[in-house]
Amino acid sequence: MLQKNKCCEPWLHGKFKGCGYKVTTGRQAILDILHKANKHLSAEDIYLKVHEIYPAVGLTTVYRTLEILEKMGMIFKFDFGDKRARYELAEGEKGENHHHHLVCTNCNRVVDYKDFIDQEVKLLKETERELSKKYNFNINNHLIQFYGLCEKCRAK
Amino acid sequence: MLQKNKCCEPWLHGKFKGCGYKVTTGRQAILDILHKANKHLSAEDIYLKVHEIYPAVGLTTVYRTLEILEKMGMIFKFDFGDKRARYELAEGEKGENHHHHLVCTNCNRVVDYKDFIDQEVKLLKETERELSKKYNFNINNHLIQFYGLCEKCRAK
DNA sequence: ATGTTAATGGTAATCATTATCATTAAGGAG
DNA sequence: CTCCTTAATGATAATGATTACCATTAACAT
Repeated sequence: MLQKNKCCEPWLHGKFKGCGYKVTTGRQAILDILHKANKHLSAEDIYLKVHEIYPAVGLTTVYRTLEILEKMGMIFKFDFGDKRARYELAEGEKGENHHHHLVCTNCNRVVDYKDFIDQEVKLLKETERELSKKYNFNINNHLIQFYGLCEKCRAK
Repeated sequence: MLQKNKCCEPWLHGKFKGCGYKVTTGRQAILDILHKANKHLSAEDIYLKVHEIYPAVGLTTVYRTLEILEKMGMIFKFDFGDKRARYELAEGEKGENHHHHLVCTNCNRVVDYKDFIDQEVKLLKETERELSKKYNFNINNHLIQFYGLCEKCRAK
């Protein structure tokens, strides 16, 4: 069980409550794992890690929690071409840690890169604004990924 | 059955043969459908359409054909957030018809847009070049998508 | 401390995509 | 044009990530 006091960041309660959700052990643990891992994890990855510390947390809860965290905008969900989805913490308020992905189409290795992010973001912001207007979309996210062959897979 | 003569574009044979593949009825039909539809279709969409004309073509062949067409770079595969993959013809040599997608996260409606494509492509080319160098990737494709709520879904 | 109700976990169901394998047809050789 | 080799095919079963279900538990407002 989680300690009664000092159980989590105080802002968490506010954030969850604001969205009509309760703060539970599993939810805190999952957020904590994503925070510590600081990289994309599959639902199963997360399940296994949570399970080490809180064996009572089931896989179903992991999926459900990831779903609401995504809906709340606290995490992002990615598809890197293998069958399982990957999840990672959204960047903070100031966009620190914002990055995109470079995916190997052969071995599914993924590289996070932050190069050119500023320019990309600038262009995307403009594009976003214009597209919103033209197509009446309320845009709130974007995805950029590059695909290719990584060093090892090129060898063949 | 397909007519023996005038069965398909001559360049097709070359392209397929070059990759070690045979030109079959099903493969031609699938390419033809993607060409005529000129929009993203799911494997099942394609299967149903092919089936109308060539009832002998099975779903398995559709999946297999889509896989090799993607590998050959003739089509692109997309994930718009519902569970099924979508496929569309790659743009031609000169990049005509190059576009990106605007996806509604609520109803999964997809809008193709070509606005800003030139600027995006320019930035992406640069980024691609630098990332290739820095991470030793052989980049040959990219994905850009915007996510948000479409007009109808915003109403709620 | 207690009651209301969302959250949970184990299990079964779903469903797009793949694997299997016996049969068919593409297309090069003659 | 016919034959032969072998890739391609189709029906069906299997796979596997994700979701639905439902009786039980735990958050948290009172």
